[in-house]
Formats: sequence, C-alpha cells, structure tokens
Amino acid sequence: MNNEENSPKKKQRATINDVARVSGVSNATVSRVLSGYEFVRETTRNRVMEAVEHLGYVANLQARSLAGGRSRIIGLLVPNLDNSYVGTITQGIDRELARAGCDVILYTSHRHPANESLYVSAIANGLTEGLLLIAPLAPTTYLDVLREQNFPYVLVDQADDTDNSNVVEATNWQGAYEATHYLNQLGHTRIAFITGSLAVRSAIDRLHGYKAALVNCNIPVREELIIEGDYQQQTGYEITRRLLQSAKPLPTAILASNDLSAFGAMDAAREYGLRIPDDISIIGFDDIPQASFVYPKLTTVRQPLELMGQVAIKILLEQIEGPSHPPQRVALATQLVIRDSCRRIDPPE
Amino acid sequence: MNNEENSPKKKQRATINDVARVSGVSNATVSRVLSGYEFVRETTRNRVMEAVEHLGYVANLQARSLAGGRSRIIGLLVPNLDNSYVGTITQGIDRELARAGCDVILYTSHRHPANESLYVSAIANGLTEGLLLIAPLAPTTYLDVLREQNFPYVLVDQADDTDNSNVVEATNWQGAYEATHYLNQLGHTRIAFITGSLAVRSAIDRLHGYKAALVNCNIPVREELIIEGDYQQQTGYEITRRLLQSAKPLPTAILASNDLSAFGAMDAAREYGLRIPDDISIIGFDDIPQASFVYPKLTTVRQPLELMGQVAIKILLEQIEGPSHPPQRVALATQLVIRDSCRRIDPPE
DNA sequence: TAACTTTTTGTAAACGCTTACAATAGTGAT
DNA sequence: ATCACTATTGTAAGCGTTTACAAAAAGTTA
Repeated sequence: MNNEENSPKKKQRATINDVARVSGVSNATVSRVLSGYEFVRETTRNRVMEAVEHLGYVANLQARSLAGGRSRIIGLLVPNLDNSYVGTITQGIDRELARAGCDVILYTSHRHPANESLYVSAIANGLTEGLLLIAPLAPTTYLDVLREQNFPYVLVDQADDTDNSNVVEATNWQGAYEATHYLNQLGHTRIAFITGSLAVRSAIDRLHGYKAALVNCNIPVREELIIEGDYQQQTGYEITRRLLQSAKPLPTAILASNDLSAFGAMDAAREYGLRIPDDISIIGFDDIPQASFVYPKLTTVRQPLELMGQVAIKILLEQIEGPSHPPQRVALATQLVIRDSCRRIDPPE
Repeated sequence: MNNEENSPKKKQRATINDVARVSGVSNATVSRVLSGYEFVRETTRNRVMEAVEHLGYVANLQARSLAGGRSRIIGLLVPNLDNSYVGTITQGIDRELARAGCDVILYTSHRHPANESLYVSAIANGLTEGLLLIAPLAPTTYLDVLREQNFPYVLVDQADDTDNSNVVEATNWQGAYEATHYLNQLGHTRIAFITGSLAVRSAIDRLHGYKAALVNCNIPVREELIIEGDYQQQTGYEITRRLLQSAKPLPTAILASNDLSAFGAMDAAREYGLRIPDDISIIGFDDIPQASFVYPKLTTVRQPLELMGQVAIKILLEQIEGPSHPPQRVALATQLVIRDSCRRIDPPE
C-alpha cells in the first residue's frame, strides 16, 4: 500500500538541476563546468565535479542537442555487414570517433538503393551531425539534397560526378593497373576481369585500370573476358562458373574487383577442376583479413581500409566543425600484396 | 552586403509549429495526427498530412524523446564487425526493427571487455530505449546495473548466471552433441575440439555437448584434444597448428566451436599436409554464409542467426512496451548441415 | 575610496515536441 | 431551442540543456 516512492518505474536519473542543487550553484554554472568553459572559479569547478561524481550524473543527449549543443552522433550508411570489408573500415571509424567522443547510428541499406533514401530520416530527424556513406549505390539520388542543406557528409569508396563531395578512396585505377601488369609479367595474356557494381565509381576505376594495363601490355581487350559482378562472393562464383564454361580457350588468370569476388572465383575454378595457382591465377582487391586465411593465400591489391575509415571521419569532423571547408578528395595508396594464388605461366607449348 | 536571409547556415528545417501554422491547427493537433491519435477529425487529419507532405516535415527525434515520447532507438553492442556472424544476426535485427520503425545505435567493443562498459553511456545518455547485447564478453559486470534501472535488454548467444535476463540463443549443447555423434558414426574416435571464448555461455555449452557425446559414445574425453580458442579464425589456425604438432597420434576429426575457428583449422591442417576430408574431417558451428563457399564446403551446425536477431528484437520491443514481462529465455534449434568437409574413416588397418 | 575593469555567476528564454487539462464544437434526445 | 454527452481541438506546462544578457563579485588604478 506504500508505492508512492518506489513504484516499479525506472529509477530517475540525475539531471543537471540535481547537480546544481547539490553543489549549490545554478544549472548554468554546471553546464559551463561540464562544457569546459574558461571562466569558472577553480573551487566552484571542483565542487560541481564532486557533485557530478557523487550523483553519477551524465548529461542527457537529447536535451543537450535540442538546446543547440551537439549531439555527437554521426550516421553511418553501409551496404551490409556480412563481410570484413565494412568491418575493417569501421574499425578505423571507431578508433577516430572514440577519440572525438562520438557515437554512431547505423543504417544498413542491405544493398538496396531505395533503402539508401532513408538518408532522409538520418538527416531530417536532426539526430546526426554528419553522415558517412560507405560505397553507396545510388548517391546521385540524394547528394544534392545533402549539399543544399549544407549537411556534412563524406563518401567512402565512391564518388559523385560533380566533384562537390568529400571523398575518401584508394588509388583504384593504379591498383588494378598494377595487378594486371603483374599478371602479365608472370606471362599471362588471357586475363579475365570480374567487375564490381558498376554503379560505384571505384568499380569503374578498377575496370579502367585493368583495361589500360592491357593496352599498355599490348594485349587486346576482350570483352568476353570481362564479366560484370557486384562485389559479392556468390555472384563471383556464379559468373566465373559461367565464364569457365563458355570461354573457348580458358583464361589463365582472373583479376577480381574485390576479395569476395575472388573467393567466389576460386570456388568456381576449383569446382571446374582447376588448381590454383597451377592452372589458373587469381588476384583479389581489398585485402580483407580473410584474404590471408583462405587456401591458397590470396594475392590481392590492398586498400588501406582501416585508414580510409579514419581519414573519412577526420574529414567529416572537420566539416562538422567548420562547414566552410572546401570539399576534399583523398586517394590513399593501394599496394599489391603478393601471396600464393598466382603463378608464372609456362610458355605456350 | 545582403546576407541577412541566406547566410551560409543550414537551411532551417520545418518544425511542428510550421506544420500547425500551414494547416491552421494547433501544434498539439499536429502531434496527435502524427502519433496516430484516434480522435482527430478526418478532414483535419488530411489537412495536416498535406502540410506535412508539403513542408517535408520530419519530427525532431530529440525533442520528441525529450518530451517523453519515445526515441525509437535501440542500442546494439557487438564484439566486432569483421565476420558474417554479427552481420547475419543484424540482418534479422534490421528486418524486425524496420518494421517497428526504430533506428540502431552501434557500439563495437572490439572484443575488449572494458569497452563493454560504454554501456554506461549507451544507457545513461537516455538516448536508447533498450539494449541488445550480442555475445558480450563480461556481462556480469554490468547486467545488475541494467536490471536495477529496469532497463530493457536482451542477451544474444550469451547468458547470465542469475537467469534474470532475456536470452536468445541456440541449442548449443545439442548442436555440439549431434555433431560429435555424427563424427563418431563416421568412425571417428579421436575427435579434437576447439572451444570458443569460455567467458561466453554458448562456448561452454558447446564444450559440454561435445563431452557428453563422447561419453555417450564410450570415448574417453582426452583433455589434450580440447584446445581453447576464442572464436577467431586466426586463433583457430594457431592452436590447431600447435595441436597437430604435439598430438601423438593425430586426431582424425576436429569439431570447432564456430565456423571461423573451423576455417582456421582447415588452413592449419592443409598447411600440415593433411587433405580435407580425406585425412581429417572438420565441422564448424554457426553456418555463416562463407561456410558453403570455402573449399571443401564446410559441414557445420547451423544456428539460425538471422532468426535469432529477429526474435531478440521482438523480445526487446515487448520488454520496452511493457517492462512487466518476466524474463524470457529462448533457445532456437540448431541443425547439422552436412557438406563436404567430413568423411567416413577407414577401419583401423 | 571611488570608478572602472575583468571574472564569475545567475536568470530566463529558447530548442521542438508530448500531453494533461480545459474549452469548444457537434449530436441526438427532449 | 435546450441539455447532456461525446468527439475534437486548443492551451500551456514541462522534458534537460545551452546560452545571451544581466547582475554580482573581485581586482585595479588613481
């Protein structure tokens, strides 16, 4: 019959006013202490901090950001979470964000362009201060809106055509070029190429790099050796399978636009009875952790994924601090990591 | 000299008052329309919706939740993002959450127990309405606090000792039991076992299932065949390697506590010169997508990961709606998926 | 010590929304 | 018409912070 005090509701959390009362100052002063305002007397500051400590006070984020403070939340839009690609990037993101004391609100498009439009809610609800878009599929659809609203965002592994966006990517063209060149040096001339989702800029750049290298090596570009994938292992498997069945003389090497596709290609090749690298060489792109775990260890073009995440966040935070910064475009260097999936080809018998 | 109107600030977003003004009603009415309150005249509702449409109005989340409404945000604590395990679970989570119109704020502990304590901020800042903990490493440290605050949370693939938590898991014991039994049926008696992080309940359950099956098959439990892993591929590789070098008569089969460990074991075995499954059989646990992509395709105990995510969210939402519900504990059925990584062993020659 | 400065602190008005309570409009019965 | 209800809408008080502005306190200088 006495449930006036401790009803089964949640325990009330201490507010800034509680702290103010306990420490005998106004809430404004508490706010100032907490936000590191300069002109607060040392003794007052201590008194307040003590009360904070004692009450276990933590500022209410919503109230803070409502009142014009910052929410310290950034939105992260990813295609999906089922491989290490995004995972590795987020590692960099987390590290950088932890330093800045920000939280992440996650949006997974599940590779569905329409879903990306939930960017609307991400922004419109005013919760996030900025947006990080990892390899979005259809950015052109909404980037204008973001810019128009002057909303800070950074594109990772994707670019928009207007060059008005902040972009963090790798040297995709060069990476593909170098890999192709390497294969050629090993004696390969029939080099197949598995593309990524061609809606993504990086995929196109890699394709161009591949073609340029062929041209440079005096190898004719044969369209039937270029098969369109979508960065997924499953697809890589399927299209490689089809390729192997249809290509008259088999390719002796396959360059995949990402590691996942390369894994798929490896499976298909093996299923077709080819040994790797004896019968066919395979190169991936990304160098996700698994690349060095599969058998044989995958030769691949490393993208500094973690670093890309870090740099992206750095730029985003800069942008949030001072929206005046002109858009930046950073291309981080790729690097060919040679492991066990490629082999010098015997001169034609 | 005229920058009074369009200074380079962000374009002001429409508020509920704008909508009210445009549609000629009070903001309270707008609020009611938006929250689906029953007693609003049809015509009014339409008028409001029109204005909403026209202004592109989206409610400000902070204000809403500050005012006592709901934030529609749930916190998701994951160990890391670099494999499909969490990815697959989140697929279920997303699906269920999309239905409920909730967003996710992501915390990655990076497998660092101390980081898990950021639960504090997750809760204390009042942003999230509930917490989903995926295989947390040290839940005992803070679960009490959560309960004390009556804060809704659900544990996935982990359990606390007090049985006071909502838990969603798979039938770990049975899964391991069945897998072991299967190996025995194929003639294996020297079956090694790679454990998961023993801080996690599921890992312990699987270990027990393995042991129970051995006992049931009249095979002595040999401790030297049980090696402690941590669910990571790298570790699986390393400890298997050591195992193969030290075990006098080699095991003829390895049961790993998750697919990642199994992949590591496969690599180690192969490196040791063993063929899979001819020389050694391997079984995983989880059935993440890759399991069917590796070569040979991995026989494994399937956990309905996606479903687990869904169920977990369902329970969490229930809990949020009515904190009165008693804690639930759901164990979803595992299933042995037989693929190509196991082989009947020849009778001892 | 008066007259200024400069620090330090308090007051109160937002921020955008929900919601208890009060008021108004509508409806059918009388 | 009038009354008694009920359906609908408006008013205004928060929610927990930040922050412009004003007031008070402490220091300086003459």
